[in-house]
Amino acid sequence: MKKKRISIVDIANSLQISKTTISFILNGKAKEKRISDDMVAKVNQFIHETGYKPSALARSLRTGRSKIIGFLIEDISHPFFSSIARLIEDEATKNGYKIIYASTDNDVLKTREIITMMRNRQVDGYIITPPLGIEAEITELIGEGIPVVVFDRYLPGVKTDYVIVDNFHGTYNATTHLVDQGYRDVVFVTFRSLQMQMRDRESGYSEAMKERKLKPVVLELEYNHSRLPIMEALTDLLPLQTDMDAVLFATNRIGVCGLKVIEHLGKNMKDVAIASFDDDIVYNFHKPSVTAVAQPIEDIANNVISLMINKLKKRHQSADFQTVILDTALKIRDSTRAKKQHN
Amino acid sequence: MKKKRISIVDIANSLQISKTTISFILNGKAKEKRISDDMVAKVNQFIHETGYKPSALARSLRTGRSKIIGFLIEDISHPFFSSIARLIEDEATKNGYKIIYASTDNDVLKTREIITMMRNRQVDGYIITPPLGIEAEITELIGEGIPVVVFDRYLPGVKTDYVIVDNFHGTYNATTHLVDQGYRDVVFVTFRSLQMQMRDRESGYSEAMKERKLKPVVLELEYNHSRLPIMEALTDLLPLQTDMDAVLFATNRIGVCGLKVIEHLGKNMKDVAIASFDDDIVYNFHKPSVTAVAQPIEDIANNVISLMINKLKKRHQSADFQTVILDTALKIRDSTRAKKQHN
DNA sequence: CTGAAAGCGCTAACAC
DNA sequence: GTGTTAGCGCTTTCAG
Repeated sequence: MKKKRISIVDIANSLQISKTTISFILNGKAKEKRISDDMVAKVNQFIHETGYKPSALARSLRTGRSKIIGFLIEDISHPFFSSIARLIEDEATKNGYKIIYASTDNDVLKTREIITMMRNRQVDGYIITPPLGIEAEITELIGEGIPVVVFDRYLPGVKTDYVIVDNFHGTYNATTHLVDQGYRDVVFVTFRSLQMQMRDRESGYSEAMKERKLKPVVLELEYNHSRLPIMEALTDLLPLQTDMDAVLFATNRIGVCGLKVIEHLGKNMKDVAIASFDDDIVYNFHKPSVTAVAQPIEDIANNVISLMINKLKKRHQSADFQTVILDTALKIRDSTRAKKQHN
Repeated sequence: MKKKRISIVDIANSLQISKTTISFILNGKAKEKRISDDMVAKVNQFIHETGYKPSALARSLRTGRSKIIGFLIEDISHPFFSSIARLIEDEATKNGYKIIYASTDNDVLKTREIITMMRNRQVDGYIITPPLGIEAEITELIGEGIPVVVFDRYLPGVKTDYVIVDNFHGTYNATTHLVDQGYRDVVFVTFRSLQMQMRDRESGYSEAMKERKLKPVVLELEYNHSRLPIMEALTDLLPLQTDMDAVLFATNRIGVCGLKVIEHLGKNMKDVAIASFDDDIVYNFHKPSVTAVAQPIEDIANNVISLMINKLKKRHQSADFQTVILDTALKIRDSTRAKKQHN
């Protein structure tokens, strides 16, 4: 039952012509190679009738280009990344590319393996949120002229194209806002991480606090991509912050867990103001709605993919890299209303 | 700078042996082919030193297997699908497979194109939420012995492996629950769709209503994957349902939009009970929290991927197909408290 | 204008 | 035990 896939040779035989000619026609080089219109018509007709499609695999082997983009992100199930996945996919498809994704969990070993696998598949370009420690591999890719676009975070010392947001001013503004609303003991809750985006968020918070002569208090959780461990950690740590009158979460993953925990902890937390980096639909629906630093997801995706497509198009890699830094937007909601004054 | 990729021939030359031997060692056929341990050691050492990795591309061309699974879903940015994407990815990776995803938007033409592209890339198996009208293509794939696992919905007349949930009883139970709580004018809000999962949800609702001698009222929206159009449609339609005392949303996408709209519409909607198919984290956080029919995401993913891996492993496709129907769970929350009796 | 042929890197039947 | 060799299906240089 398995009808053999029809190949370019079959066409050549059936039509009694050379496969070279067919290949030229297939690749739109008909007039460049000055092939007769009759021939072109005949071949096209045959292709149409038989439903012949060239094997992308064989083509890739020959040309060294796979028309596949590797998308390496922390976790595809995270809405931030899956939203970007969708936007990137659409644009890639328009340009004839497909996407292979892989979740890294910010694990260097895993990421290294993924890159190796993708290189074996001749992936044409890499869009990646790199974990720390992967600098060498990234540099190597770039050194070999393979297009790489890094986003979400910055890799100090690695020259490549970047699309990031201004994390520092994101938390800086959020913190300033909290202080302006009358809060003094603002606690910053984050993952223990050396990733630049996390460090910048922390710096933004700390700077803002110091400028206002307030003492920064940072709570660090172990990174974990599922909710339960985060909630447990928060349940342990938050009650210890007896003076806290406001909390700023470094990511929406932590923040959403934090909301639940604060709700469970009950009355002591009633008047704690809440803000979070990374907007989330939950923040909209929570009562009170939660103030958040929103990342411009579409802008990020558009910049990432257009940078990538551009690099893919030009055959010779230019040595100048672009860094795109996008602004965040502080969405002020009910959770950071001006502090009630107690006597 | 571009150091040429080292190939199996290079090794053969360097070591003055045949590439066959290397290939055998590479593919773990060393003892089967009774290759001397010395040889094996020498080759492994060389491979290790040079960091040689076989080209997956060339291998695929030769073997006809790409070790890639195609994942065709409605929309990767939808949490339901991206969660499954993650679970499937992990299991696929363990078995040496990678995933290429593509969003279909339930569009037949688009899906057809995607399948064609993937076939040209020799994708080994397809995991797919098929749009209506794609039956022929699916049947063709199966006819050629290519593993296909369909999930989320059922394709009448197509014999293949399925992983679906019991949509009918999901809405049936939710509706019954609403009626038991004292609601009479339960309105069902859905997308206009002939997809089986949507029809089953509607049937479950209608049946439950009829059994209780109540009149089913179904509101159909045009399918759309972004929120704004859905909210606009709801803003137009919901106020017309003057008798409505409860609403059951057919998907969480509609439901989440519905919550916002109901909130905006304000006081008239105050006492309307709300339930939704597809649980969503927002439902947890909304005040009141929203009753939902939860799909067992992990179960779905596990069944899908293990079905796929099994089919991929056995060389000859057996003709018997499995259908896995999973139960949903009704999460009863505050939005469906017993109806207050007015005089 | 069209064709012959080399080769991308690998696998596996067949030889020795 | 190990080597020879014929492809997998396509692109592209070089001839004519």
